[in-house]
Amino acid sequence: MIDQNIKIAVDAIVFGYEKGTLYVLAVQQRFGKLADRWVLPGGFILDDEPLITAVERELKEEAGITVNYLEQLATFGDNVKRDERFRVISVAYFALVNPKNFVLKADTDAKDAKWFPVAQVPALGYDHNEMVKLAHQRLKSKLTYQPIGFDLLDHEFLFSDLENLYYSILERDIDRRNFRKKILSFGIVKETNKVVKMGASGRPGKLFTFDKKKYNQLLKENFQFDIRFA
Amino acid sequence: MIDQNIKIAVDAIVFGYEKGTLYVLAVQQRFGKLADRWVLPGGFILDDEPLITAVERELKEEAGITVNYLEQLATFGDNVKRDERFRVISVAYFALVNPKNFVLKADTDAKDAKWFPVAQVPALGYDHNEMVKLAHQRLKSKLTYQPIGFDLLDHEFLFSDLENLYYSILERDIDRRNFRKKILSFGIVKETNKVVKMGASGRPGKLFTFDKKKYNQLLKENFQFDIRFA
DNA sequence: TTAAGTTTGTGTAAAAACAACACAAATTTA
DNA sequence: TAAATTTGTGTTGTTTTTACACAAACTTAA
Repeated sequence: MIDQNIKIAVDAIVFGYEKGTLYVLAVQQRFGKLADRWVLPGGFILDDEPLITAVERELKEEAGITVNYLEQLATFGDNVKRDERFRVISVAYFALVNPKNFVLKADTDAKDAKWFPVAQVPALGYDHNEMVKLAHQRLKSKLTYQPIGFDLLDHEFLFSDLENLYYSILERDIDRRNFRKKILSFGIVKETNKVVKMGASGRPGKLFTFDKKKYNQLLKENFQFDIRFA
Repeated sequence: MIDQNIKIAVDAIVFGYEKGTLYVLAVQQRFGKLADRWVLPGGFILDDEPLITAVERELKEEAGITVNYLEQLATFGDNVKRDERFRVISVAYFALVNPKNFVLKADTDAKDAKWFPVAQVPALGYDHNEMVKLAHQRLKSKLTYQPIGFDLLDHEFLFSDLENLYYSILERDIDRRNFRKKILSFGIVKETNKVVKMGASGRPGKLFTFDKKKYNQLLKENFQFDIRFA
């Protein structure tokens, strides 16, 4: 008979983007040994609950959000001393959301929920900084071979928004003309006929949308999204 | 207090390659409800044992092998009915080995251990066919952006071995000249001065080795291994 | 009202990478 | 000694990538 004294948790690394800054969601713990410490949203799973459902539930409970994109990242569990009573193994999920869509509200277990710029994430509890690091790398690499940037933007966006997103997350210079040409060549970004005056001055720009249907269609024909520049 | 009735296991998808065929390692269960069924090597982890150590231990115990490459693949756990007494969540690992280096020997828990050609893997227990499928995809994609093919070959190999490996695993035609040019251009494959007569007839070929030290060095300088062809 | 500032929108040319392609050299086998 | 097999090697046309600058549409300040 197997005698394990281990519990399973899930944690989510939720990224949000706004005006050139990438944010990570953290919640402040209300109870337990780490009360007041900031940690990633997450918690123990229920016996009959799929892992991803547990993540969605925790995000709803602890921060009041529903994400745009969610995928499994990796499982962490060698950090044996997370809890004194038992070992905790946590399955980390990678998520994207447009922060504008929600007002964060800490519910059940969390005292507070807050966006931290990735560059200024405080020392989190457990091995959560490690998770953030891995998720950040995943975001950067995924941005180049999957059109996930759109999940961080408004439904309708200016080309410069997309460009700035790549620019700021990848921390690389981008040639505006080449970038635009490349993205448009894929045919998965459609121009609306709405024109909007950006923040303040400057020429108004057209709004664009990501055509997910077209993208899924292209995928079947072996299309490979790929953005790499010098 | 958390009351979970879940156990954690690890499973390994071990690939081996020989003469144009890709194999997966499976073991035949000796005990339990699934006695005689073929499954992936794996088992429950110990309370104080890191996940990867558990995988290495199980591979040693159930098949008598030590792999060349090992990385976490994904965690499976929504298949709630794996065992009647409790839910099992399994962390799957992806591994590569050169089958020539070992004689498989089933030890403790396994009745037998055997290589199955990926194209002819039988119906395995649990959700293990799903794991094999995911691992197979991972292998194919990883082959194009990481020099892991070498972990499936002998230390010294003919250029045609490498070429056939790519050819057979990716199931695509390869232009020998372009392939060779590309691989050599990276500078991570070194020519030895040994010449060897291949199987039977034909001109003898030079042996090559993968220069891991050089590769690690290049990685620091932002080198990106990348093999893609029409 | 006009000049300065800001942001969007657009094309071309040079360089690099990729794709397509064939035959001679060294060996074994018939 | 002729046929079969496998290794080894270069060139050319095509495609992709990179580098690069200025006019148009608007706002703001003088």
